[in-house]
Amino acid sequence: MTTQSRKSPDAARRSEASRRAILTAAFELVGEVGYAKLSIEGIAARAGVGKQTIYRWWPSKGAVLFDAFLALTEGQDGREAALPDTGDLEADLKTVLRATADELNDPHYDEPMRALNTEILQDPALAAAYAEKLDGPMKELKKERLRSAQRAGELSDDLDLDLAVEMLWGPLRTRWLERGGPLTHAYADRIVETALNGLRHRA
Amino acid sequence: MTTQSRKSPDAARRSEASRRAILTAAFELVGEVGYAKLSIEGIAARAGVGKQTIYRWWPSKGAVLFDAFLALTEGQDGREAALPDTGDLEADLKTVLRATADELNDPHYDEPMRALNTEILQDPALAAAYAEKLDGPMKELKKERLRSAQRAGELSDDLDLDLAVEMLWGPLRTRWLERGGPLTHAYADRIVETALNGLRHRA
Amino acid sequence: MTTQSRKSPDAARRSEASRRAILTAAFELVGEVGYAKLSIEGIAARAGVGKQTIYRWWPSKGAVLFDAFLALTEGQDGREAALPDTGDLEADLKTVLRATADELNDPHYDEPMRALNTEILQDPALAAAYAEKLDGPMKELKKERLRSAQRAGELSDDLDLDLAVEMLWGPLRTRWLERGGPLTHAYADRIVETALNGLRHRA
Amino acid sequence: MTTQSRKSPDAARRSEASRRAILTAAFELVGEVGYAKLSIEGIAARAGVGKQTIYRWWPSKGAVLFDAFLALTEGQDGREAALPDTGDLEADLKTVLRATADELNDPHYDEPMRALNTEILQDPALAAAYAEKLDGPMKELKKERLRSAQRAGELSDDLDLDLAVEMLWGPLRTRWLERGGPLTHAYADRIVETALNGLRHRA
DNA sequence: ATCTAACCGAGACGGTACGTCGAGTCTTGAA
DNA sequence: TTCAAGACTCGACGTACCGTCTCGGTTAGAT
Repeated sequence: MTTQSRKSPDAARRSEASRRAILTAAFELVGEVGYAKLSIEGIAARAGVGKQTIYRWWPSKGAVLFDAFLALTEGQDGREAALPDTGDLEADLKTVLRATADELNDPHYDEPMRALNTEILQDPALAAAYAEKLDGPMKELKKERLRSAQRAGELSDDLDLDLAVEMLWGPLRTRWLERGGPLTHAYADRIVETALNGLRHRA
Repeated sequence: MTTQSRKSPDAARRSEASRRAILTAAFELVGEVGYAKLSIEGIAARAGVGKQTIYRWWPSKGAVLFDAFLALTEGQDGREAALPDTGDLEADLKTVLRATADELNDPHYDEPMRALNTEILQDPALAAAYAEKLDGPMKELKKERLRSAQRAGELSDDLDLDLAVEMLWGPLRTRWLERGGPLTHAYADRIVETALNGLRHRA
Repeated sequence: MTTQSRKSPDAARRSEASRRAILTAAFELVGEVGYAKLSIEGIAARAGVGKQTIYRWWPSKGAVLFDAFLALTEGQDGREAALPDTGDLEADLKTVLRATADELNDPHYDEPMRALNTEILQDPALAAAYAEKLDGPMKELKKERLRSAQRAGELSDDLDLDLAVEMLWGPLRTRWLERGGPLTHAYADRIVETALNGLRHRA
Repeated sequence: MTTQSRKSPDAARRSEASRRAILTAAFELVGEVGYAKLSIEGIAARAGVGKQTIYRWWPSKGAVLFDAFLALTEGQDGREAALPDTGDLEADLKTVLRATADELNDPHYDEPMRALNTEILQDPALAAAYAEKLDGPMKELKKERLRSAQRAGELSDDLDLDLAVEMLWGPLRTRWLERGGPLTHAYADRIVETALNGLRHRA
């Protein structure tokens, strides 16, 4: 977020130490006590920081959480990652979806991620920021892999790539959100097969 | 919900008028002030009811909201509805998905539904109740239509129907949750076509 | 004070235990930490009471303090006290003024009384309440003794009794407020003599 | 005040413009918002000055206010004033007390003066400074007039002049502090008469 | 004529307390 | 026993100021 507050504090004088302490505290706390019991007051206390320092730089609890996630991904930065591309689309997609399933199963990420999704649900501004800063880059990688498959003739040229990505990763995400069942590798594989081949019966 | 409280109040003496007033007030309020500002106190005041009457019969804010939704669907009850089945699966699915899109676009349902989803995200018990009482019956109707298509040879016999339903309705729901774009009829149609035919290019 | 709050809480349901705990805590705290550092939060914590319970019944810190004093004097109630009247006005007044000086010298009363005066200085409503409930009864006793002296021919009939009281007790009070010097019995005696005889030289 | 701070700032480099701006701002603000809502931040903002500049030169809010009053009286300085001395003590005292009453009635001085008195009540150091710098010189003038009356045989030689001053000006000041009634010329006159003649009845 | 140490405006910082809201519990009196 | 009403303790909210602490930028006075 790092949205400009109405009084426009002087970002040049901002304390980097406090910023980091706040993001770390927020991320840890949401994992420990859950999102519902996460409070600005608690974050400030854990971070050893005045509440005002949080209110000065973030408009809401959700914005802090969002920046905490951003800070995490920034740690992985500079790598300009790409999805695996062995030439076998189906195999590659299975590899990636299995990894996604594993990540979602990691209890370390479950509660914070769930918390972030809760906020996104309620806050359009946060949803937009999420789409742009966190989900966007990853989605671009996915689409790039699909584009590569289009060039290789595996996927049709007029495919809606956004929709394709949604159809591949959506079921996993939905099952996670709604706790609709276990996120197994077998499930990941079945999604890939079903999406690629379509629902329709073929003779 | 109507979960049993630990003191197990005597349901026989329960005031039906208060129950209805509470559910109505909850549904209206969540639409007016949003989920974040919805409070038990506010519901009680609007319903002209003591707070204790709410705490006596419901374990949480989310449970009240959930029952409010249940009450809505019960109003439509007794009809044993089914999805349209003209013999043309693709056309039927488009019809239904367009209707779903329209419903999600209805501002009257947007905020309450979003609120319910927020709670479900955080509360596994509520998620289970939602899956069983609200989403379940509708999902069964969808799967029934697909089963009919299997019988007609339009869909393969070994298709995972749950996954199929997710693949058809998931994108619409995800786009709505994340406010990822307009929910148009054209989008609904494209989902159906893509899901049925699969992503893979065919010669 | 016990001023009516705007929401007019139901005094019948008021917790007497909380009320007493609050007044006691306020009185003790002001003696321990001084008026400047006296806080509603501190009073609530010491009294084992929610802040809201204070805000519900009192409009300000000063009003609590005032009621704390009222409660003290009510403890001495039922006695219908009167000032000593031996027939010798000068001796009686010296007795009473010496007692007043002793009281002001008592460190137990100094800080709370000073605190109350601070509030009175700033708050006209509180000043009026003080004049009526705390200072008034005592002043009436003083005037009654002077009236008795008028009847005995010791004081002239057209004397302004309010002014007389002020002239007798004022110097003591002012010296105390301004810390203008020690409040000795000798000083008390000199006040009485000077006030009774007047400043003017007599042949 | 101008009390030495522990870091002993270099008074030679002190900005006179800032000092004046601070004192002016403090005096104006206390008149506008009242003493309770007077804040160092507010003064600094109004004066266009950094907070540190206030903390560097004054130890407390009260000290600033005190200096603001000092600055006012310094404006009237260099004249070596004296109270009127026509030879008629009673008339002269009535003149001066009427003037005092008028001053206390001036709303322009009421709030600031009340604020200063509030601080004096709580802060012994400030009380001493007040007694020495502000009240002292004026009291000396009053005592000088009384001494002149002693020489003229109007007042007895063994009169306690401090007590006499207190007895004359005290009632006015007390009535003002406690808002005990209107400060009229008639009241001023009655004080003088009562104090001079004493309370005692004379045949 | 520069150097340099202080003051200066500005304002971020860790804190304390404010006065308010709502949570969930408890008590009272009427039905 | 349920209900409306609402007082209670408690915890968090978001704000206002506290007094301390840099940060650059002036602005002397001593070199």
